[in-house]
Amino acid sequence: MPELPEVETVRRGLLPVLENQVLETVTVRRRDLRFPIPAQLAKRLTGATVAALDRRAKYILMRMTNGYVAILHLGMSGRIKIWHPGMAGMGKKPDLETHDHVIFTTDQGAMVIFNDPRRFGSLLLSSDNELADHKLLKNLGPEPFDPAFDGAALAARLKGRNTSIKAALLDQRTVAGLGNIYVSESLFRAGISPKRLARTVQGGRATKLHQAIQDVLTDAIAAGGSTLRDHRQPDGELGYFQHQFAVYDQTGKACPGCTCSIRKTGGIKQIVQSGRSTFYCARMQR
DNA sequence: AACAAGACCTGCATGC
DNA sequence: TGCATGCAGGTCTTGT
Repeated sequence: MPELPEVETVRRGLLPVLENQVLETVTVRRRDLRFPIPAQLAKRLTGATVAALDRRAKYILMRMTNGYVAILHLGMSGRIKIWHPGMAGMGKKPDLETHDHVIFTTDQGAMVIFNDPRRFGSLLLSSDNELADHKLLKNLGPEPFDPAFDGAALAARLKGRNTSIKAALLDQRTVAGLGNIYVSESLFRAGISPKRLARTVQGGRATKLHQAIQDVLTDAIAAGGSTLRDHRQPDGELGYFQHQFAVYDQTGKACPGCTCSIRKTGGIKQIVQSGRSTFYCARMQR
């Protein structure tokens, strides 16, 4: 489900509820997610204060004042639900649902629920010291908004890559945070075919792609992410970026950039690359 | 070393 | 209505 914009939306929603708050209880109802939730996680977090909520790629990092860091990934279907006493229109605590795997409560009476039907998500524990070397984090590429990540840096990471640009961008070592939606959307905005060999995206093409990635992610975050089925902002609100998709899930529809008739262009095409659907306009993307 | 395919899960839409 | 099939915002692990 969630790519960088959805994860960032969740992080921002959690900030007012968790930052500088004490975790009063941490209840693990089901441990067997993508990786087993560590047995000592609840004990380490209970009674501790949340110092900061950061994001790295598609991971939310909950940094505690006691030096521990919880690493949360939402997988394909993960959601965060928030409830607190002052919420408009919500009187009493919500009933727990089938796939509510972890429940946090704060000393202010708020509830944060991690729900994940497919259980591809994960919740792991690290310490500040070991975080950078954590196996899930150590191989990640640059953050898309890192000032050091520019067109030249992207080109350097694509150099010599003998795979499609689509596959290279899905690879989190190239740049962190893109997934199936935003790769298709970024390549459309950059005018680059998803089938193009990654190593041929250099120079001006790489500059354009870098800009497209930043623009797409910025627009998507501003819209609260994309809701296809699972994603919700933590307050329950939907994301809205799906209404701005140019190509993703738009198979057969008119390309928003093509002025000539759809009969001539054939509209948005859908192909499969590395086992995932790719959407693009064959006329505008080369 | 680099790349592609397989594996892990549940839920939903579709078609017979 | 019931059942089989295919597909879904990810990525680690295995095989070539």
